[in-house]
Amino acid sequence: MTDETLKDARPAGRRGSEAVTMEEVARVAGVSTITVSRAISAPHKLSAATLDKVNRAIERTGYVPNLVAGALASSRSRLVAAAVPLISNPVYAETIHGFIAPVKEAGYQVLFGESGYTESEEEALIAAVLSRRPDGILLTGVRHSARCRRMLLSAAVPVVEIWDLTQTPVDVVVGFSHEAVGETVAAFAAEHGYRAFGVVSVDDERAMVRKASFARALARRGLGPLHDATFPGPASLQLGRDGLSALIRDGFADGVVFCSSDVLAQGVLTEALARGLTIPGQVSVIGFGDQSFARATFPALTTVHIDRASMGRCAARKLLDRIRGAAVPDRVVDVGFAIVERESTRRR
Amino acid sequence: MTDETLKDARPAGRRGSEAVTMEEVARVAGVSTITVSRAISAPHKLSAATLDKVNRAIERTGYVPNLVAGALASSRSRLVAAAVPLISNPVYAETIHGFIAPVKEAGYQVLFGESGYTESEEEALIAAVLSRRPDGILLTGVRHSARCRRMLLSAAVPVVEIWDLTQTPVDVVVGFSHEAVGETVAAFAAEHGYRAFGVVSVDDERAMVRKASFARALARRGLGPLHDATFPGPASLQLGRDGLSALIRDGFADGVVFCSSDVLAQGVLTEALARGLTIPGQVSVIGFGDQSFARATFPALTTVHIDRASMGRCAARKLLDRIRGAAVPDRVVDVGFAIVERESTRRR
DNA sequence: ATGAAAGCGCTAACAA
DNA sequence: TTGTTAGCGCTTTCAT
Repeated sequence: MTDETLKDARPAGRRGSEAVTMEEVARVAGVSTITVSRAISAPHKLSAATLDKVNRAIERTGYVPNLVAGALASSRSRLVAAAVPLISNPVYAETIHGFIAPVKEAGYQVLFGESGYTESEEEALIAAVLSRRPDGILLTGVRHSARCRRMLLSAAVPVVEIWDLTQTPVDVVVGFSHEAVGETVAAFAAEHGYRAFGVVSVDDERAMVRKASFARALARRGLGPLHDATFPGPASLQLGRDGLSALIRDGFADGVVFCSSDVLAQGVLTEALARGLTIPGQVSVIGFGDQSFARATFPALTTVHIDRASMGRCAARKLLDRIRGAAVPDRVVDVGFAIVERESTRRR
Repeated sequence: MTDETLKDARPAGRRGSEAVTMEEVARVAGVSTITVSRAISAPHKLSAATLDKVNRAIERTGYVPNLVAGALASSRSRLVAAAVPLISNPVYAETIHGFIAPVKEAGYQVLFGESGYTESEEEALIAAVLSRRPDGILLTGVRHSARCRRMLLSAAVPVVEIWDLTQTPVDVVVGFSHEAVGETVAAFAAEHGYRAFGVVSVDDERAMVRKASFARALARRGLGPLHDATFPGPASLQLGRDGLSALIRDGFADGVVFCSSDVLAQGVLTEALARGLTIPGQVSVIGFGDQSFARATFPALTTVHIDRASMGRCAARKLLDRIRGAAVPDRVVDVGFAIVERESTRRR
C-alpha cells in the first residue's frame, strides 16, 4: 500500500531511472545543481571549501555525469565522428590510431563508423552521425556526393578530409596527392631504366588516380606498354599473385610492377618466387603504403611511404582547432609521401 | 527595430540554435510533435495520409533528428561502446570490423576508444564511456580492475568481453583459452620431435598466459630447456629479429620458436634467413594470429589461427541480444582456435 | 490514430 | 562565489 502510494506519488510523465543525478549530489553536498556542474566543468570558479564538499558528495554517491543531458543543454557533444572505408585495412587503422590520441587528450570521444567504398554507404553514415550532433567530423577521401556535402554544410560542423588532396575541401583537408604519387613512381621507374611496366591494383578510387597518373607519366616519356591487372577490391595476397599471373599472361616480362598496396606487392613477390623468377632481376616490384612488413618481405619491398599516424594526428589537431574556433590558415595540408627504395627494385 | 523585437521576444534562458527541430516539422505538417516522432520511429502507427504529410515536411525542411535529445528522453542512446587496446594492431582492427556490421545493421552506432595496456587507461576510458550512457559495451580481455567492474555493474549495462575466456565474466564473454593455445602448441612441438624450444614474445597479459602454459606443458613432458626472449610491447618486425638473436645468444639452436604474434614470427624468419639458417631445418617458427600475410611469408608461416572477424560478429550478436533483453543462455562462448601448419615447421 | 502535458538531467543566462 | 530560472529537443504516459 505504501509502495503503491509512492509509485503513484511520482510525477506523471516518467518512470524514474535509478541512476544518481546531479540533483542527488547537490542535495548531499548541500549546494545547488549548478554548483555541482561547475565543480565538474569549471572547478576554478568555486571556493576550495565548496569544491571539496561537492567532490566528497560525488565520491559518496558514485555519481557518473550524464553527458547526454549535458550535450543537449549546452549544444556541445564533446564527440567527434571518424569514418574510414574499412577499419580492417591497416593503413586506415593506423590513421585512426594517430587521430585518437590528440582527440582524447582534448576531452573528446570518438564516434566511429565505416564509410565503405560507395557513396550511398557514406551518405547513410553521415546522416546517422549528424543526428548525434558531433562537434567535428573526420572523413576519408575528398569525393562526396552532393547530398553529403549539403548535409555537412547545413549542419555547419567542422570537417577534416584525409587521404587525398583537393583545392575545394568541404572545410579542411589533410593528405597527399595521388597524382603526384603516380608521377613520382613513373619517374623512378624511368630513371632505373625499366622498359616493361605493369600495374596490379584494386579498383578503389584513389588507386585508380595513381594508376592513371602513372600511365600518363610513362606515356609522356614514350615508355610502355603498361600491362594492367585491376581487380575489384579488397586487396589480398592471393589477388597479388593472381595479378602477376595475369600480367605475364598479357605478355609482361622483365620489368617493374607498381602495386596499389603493399599487400598486393607481397603477393606479386610470392608469385614471382613461386615461378622461379628472380627479383629484382626479372621482376621488380613497387608497393604502396610502406606497411611495417614491407621492410621484411623477401626480398625487402620498395614502396611509397605514407606517414599514416602523423596524418591522423595532424587531422585531429586541425579538427580541434576548428572546433575551438581558432584560425585555421591552411585549409589544405599536404603531408607528402616518399619512395623508399629496398631490394625489390634494381639499383641504378 | 522589428528584428530586435523578435530577438527580444525570444524566451529568456537560451540562445536559439538554428537547426530545424521536430516542432518546426510538426508545424509545417500541421500535426503535433509526437506524430512526427512516430513517423520516424513507429511509422506503422500512423495513417498513410498523416505519414505522407509528415514525410513531405521532413523532406521540405531538411530535418535531421536530434538523437541527443531522443536519448535523454528515452534513456536509450542507441550507442554501443567498443574498446580494444590498440586499433593499429590488425588483429583488433579485424575484430572491430566484424563487430561493426551487426551493430550498424541493428541501428546502433559505435563509440570507439583505445583501452591501452594498463588498468588505469581502461578505467579512465570506461568512466568516460559510461557518461555517454551506451546501451552496451564491448571490452577486450577479462581482467579488469575492481573499480572497472564496480562501475560497469552499477551502470547495469550489458557487457561483452572478448579475446579471452573466464568462468566469471562481467556479463558475457566471447573468446578462446590462451592456456589451451599454449598447451596445444606444446603438444604440436612435442609430436614433431623438437628438442630445443624458444619463445619470442611481447609482455602483454594474454601472451604471458600462453607462454606460461606452453612452458608448463613442455615441462610436463620432460622437454626443455625453454629459451625466453620477452620484450615490452608493442610487437614489431625488428623485435622479432632481436628476439631470435637473443635466443641464439642464450644457447638456443636447432629447435622451434613459438612467437606471441605473426609479426614477431616474421621477424624471427627474417633474422634466420639473414643468418643463413635453414627454415625449418635449423630454426622452426610458429606464429600466433594467422594474419593474412602469414601464408605468404618465406617460408610460409605455421601459426595459430584465430577467427577474429567472426569473434567480433558473435560478440555483437550477443551484445544486441542482451540489449534487447533476450535470453542469453551461454554467457561463456568459446570460439576456439586451430594450428595451421605451413612451411616454417618440419613435417612429422 | 492522434494529441496534451510532463519531464529526461543537465547548463546558459542572469541575478544577487 | 553561488543560486534561480528557463529551457535544450525529444519521448513517455495518459487521454481522447
